[in-house]
Amino acid sequence: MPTDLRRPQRTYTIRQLCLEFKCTPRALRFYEDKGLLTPARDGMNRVYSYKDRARLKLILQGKRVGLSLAEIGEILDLYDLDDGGAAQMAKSLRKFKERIVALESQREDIDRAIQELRAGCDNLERKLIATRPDLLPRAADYDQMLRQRLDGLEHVGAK
Amino acid sequence: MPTDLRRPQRTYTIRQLCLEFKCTPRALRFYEDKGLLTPARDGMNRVYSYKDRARLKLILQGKRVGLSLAEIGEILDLYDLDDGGAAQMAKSLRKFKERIVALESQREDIDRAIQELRAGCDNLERKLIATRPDLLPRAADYDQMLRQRLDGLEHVGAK
DNA sequence: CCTCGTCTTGACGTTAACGTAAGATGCCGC
DNA sequence: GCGGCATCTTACGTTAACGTCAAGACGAGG
Repeated sequence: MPTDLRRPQRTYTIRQLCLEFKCTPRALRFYEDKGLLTPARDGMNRVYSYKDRARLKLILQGKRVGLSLAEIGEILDLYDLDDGGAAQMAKSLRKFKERIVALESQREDIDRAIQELRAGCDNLERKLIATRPDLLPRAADYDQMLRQRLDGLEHVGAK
Repeated sequence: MPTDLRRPQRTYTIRQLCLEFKCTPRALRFYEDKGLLTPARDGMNRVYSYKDRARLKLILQGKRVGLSLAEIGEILDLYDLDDGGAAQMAKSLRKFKERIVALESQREDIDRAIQELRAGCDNLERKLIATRPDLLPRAADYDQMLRQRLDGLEHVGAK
């Protein structure tokens, strides 16, 4: 049986966690500065426990859904108070719902902006067709644009 | 006939434009610093022409759809080259379409985040129902939240 | 002993779009 | 001549989440 890298007794160096979660040492130290992580020490060196790893995971999840580090910190703090987890869960629930409301509002803003832009595009296209149809972007150019955009991202899967 | 505040010969003080478009003098000076506006002067004082007003309008429209001042500047510069407006329109069109693509991608991110959050909420609610149903937010609390949120926004229509 | 690689702690830099004084000028009416 | 108001320039402050050095400590290997 191979060593289970995630068994609860395991510890991690800063680099190991960074590799696993694709972040930088600087980021982890930053989270520590902000009180979101408090790894043990071996001499000078940070030693992350399985619990630290779990907290980091939550931090990154929170970031993905757009929570600020401050908000994530509030939630995490409640894990430590820990009245069995209930208060923490209740607060997380509130935070989550607030975030959903905020995100939905953001989405409306975006939809409005897209509509404005579409209207602007229609206008411009009409005018260009009338005066300089040669300047209109063609489908081929658009494909090119998309390809370039994709090349810019994710060189991971490109080997 | 009342004076038409928008007739092309009119000029504007900084404050007049700020009142009309609900922005601050600091913002207009900032745009000027960035080369987006170049009002005339009467002694020390800025004098905005009808054209300046039109540019400002475009700047604010651009901001609403999430363009950066730098991008807005690129578009505005082309108004000055002015090969009849065609090149400018073509570039604006490109910028607009790029922005639409970016916004649509952003919206997908938001939708994903909302899904994650909804899943998290479901989880938390299930657990709370099982252990501490008294901590569950009730509909009344949610209404309260919404009302507070709305009070915070838009005191405009409230007279 | 020297070098390599990984780790550490500072501490300043970055980005965007202004906000916020501080201190000076200038015009208006009284 | 003076208070009051609008305007001006200059320049540092703000926010978030790190990035980017710099300089030093430590063990392993040759």
